[in-house]
Amino acid sequence: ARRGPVELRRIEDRTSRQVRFSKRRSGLFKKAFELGLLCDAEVALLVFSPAGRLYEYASSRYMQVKKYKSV
Amino acid sequence: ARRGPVELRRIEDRTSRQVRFSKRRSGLFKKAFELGLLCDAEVALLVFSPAGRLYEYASSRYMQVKKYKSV
DNA sequence: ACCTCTATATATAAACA
DNA sequence: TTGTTTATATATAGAGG
Repeated sequence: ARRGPVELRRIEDRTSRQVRFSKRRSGLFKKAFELGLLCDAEVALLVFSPAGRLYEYASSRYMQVKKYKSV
Repeated sequence: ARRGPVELRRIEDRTSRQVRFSKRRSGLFKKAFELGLLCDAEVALLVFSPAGRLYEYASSRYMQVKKYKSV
């Protein structure tokens, strides 16, 4: 239901930003999982939401990561 | 040009797997970048290709990661 | 590995619940 | 925050170079 391409800049409205974060996050994690499965790749993904919540994925235990430095 | 949905299992043909890895990898990194930009999130992404080559992205230096253990 | 093409699958913005 | 719906944007499989 959008008319043009997505503008590539920070979403100002807080509620819209959080909703779009949730939706794009799930899409990103799905793609990460599929890349590992389809292509036999190892993947690690860490995401902090604007609210500071951590989401993570590792395709195997060898891909577990440690955050280098706290924000 | 494909007729049905993508089969969610490892691609057996080595050449096809590598080609699809390259394409999906670039898509995944693009999505990771956009999530950070649009939604003000912090993102770290590490991918090892089937050939053992490393690709990485961090939305900021605070999201740099160290691999925990070698494959 | 990486580009072009293009038909089709998939993601997703917006509105709403 | 998660889900539904739907119109549209975007990703991508497969073929070819």
